[in-house]
Amino acid sequence: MYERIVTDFDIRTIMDSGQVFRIRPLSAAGETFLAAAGNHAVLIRQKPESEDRMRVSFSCTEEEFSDFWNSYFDLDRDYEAIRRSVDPADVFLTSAIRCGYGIRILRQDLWETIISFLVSQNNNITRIRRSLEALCERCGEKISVNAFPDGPDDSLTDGSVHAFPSPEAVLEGGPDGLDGLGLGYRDKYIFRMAQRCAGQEGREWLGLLQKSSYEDALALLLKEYGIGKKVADCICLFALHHVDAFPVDTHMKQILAAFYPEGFPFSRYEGYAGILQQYMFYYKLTQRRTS
DNA sequence: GGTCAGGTCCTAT
DNA sequence: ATAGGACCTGAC
Repeated sequence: MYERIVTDFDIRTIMDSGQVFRIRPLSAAGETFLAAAGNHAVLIRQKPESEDRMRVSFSCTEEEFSDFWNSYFDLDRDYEAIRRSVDPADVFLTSAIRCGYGIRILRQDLWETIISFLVSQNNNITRIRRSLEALCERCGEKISVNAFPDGPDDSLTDGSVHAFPSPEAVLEGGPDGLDGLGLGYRDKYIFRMAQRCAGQEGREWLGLLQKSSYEDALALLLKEYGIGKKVADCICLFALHHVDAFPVDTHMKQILAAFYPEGFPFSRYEGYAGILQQYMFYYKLTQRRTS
């Protein structure tokens, strides 16, 4: 177990911010969460330490934390500086960053993120989660998760968590191997993308994407079947960490029309507008729930 | 029971 | 080049 006190971190806000689909609360009321990413998984507990600081425990060694989770949660970036840069006269954005305190833009696995956002199109978050979980259960290998020493979380040590499947594992069942996962018409996009990413050639393509600039990565992704501008931007932002990518979906369209009729001030936030997009998107979701 | 989901593809102008 | 319709499915 590794413990750390952090600012601008709230695992619940991150979980609900729409960028990731495989973090879930472990106990309904508690403050323990299970985060699965690629073939890694960890339990996370958090407790407010002060107004703006959180005590966060990870059920892994310090080594695994610094090798993987530290970067995954983007813990080396100064989000306070980003929040401070927001125009105080911008009422919507100011409200959004207050509401979304604790958000961070994750560095998710590229292949997993491509599939996740292929599934996300014209879909709702509940169903996206269900489909991805079902895909992992059917095609992904079981992985073990360390429990907390004092936790009632031992049920997870028996291998009930599944890794995100490899492209090869997705291909294994053939074209009909994805039936029954609730993917609908998206199953063909996913199957073709698995063919694209499988094998030596597929790994090289993924590697090329990793090394590409935002502009080049966008162009490469847009050539693929089932990937349009919005999904491509999500992949650039949530996996490749091009934080200037600014995905515009139905919610963002509504926000831009309602609050930025003269256009969003991209030049003021050049280089990191995608992070602000995430606060705005999350804020919109919370508003919808209560109205 | 319709409507709506973090869109994209395909076809017709 | 751009607009409009079709699309799987289930949660609400």
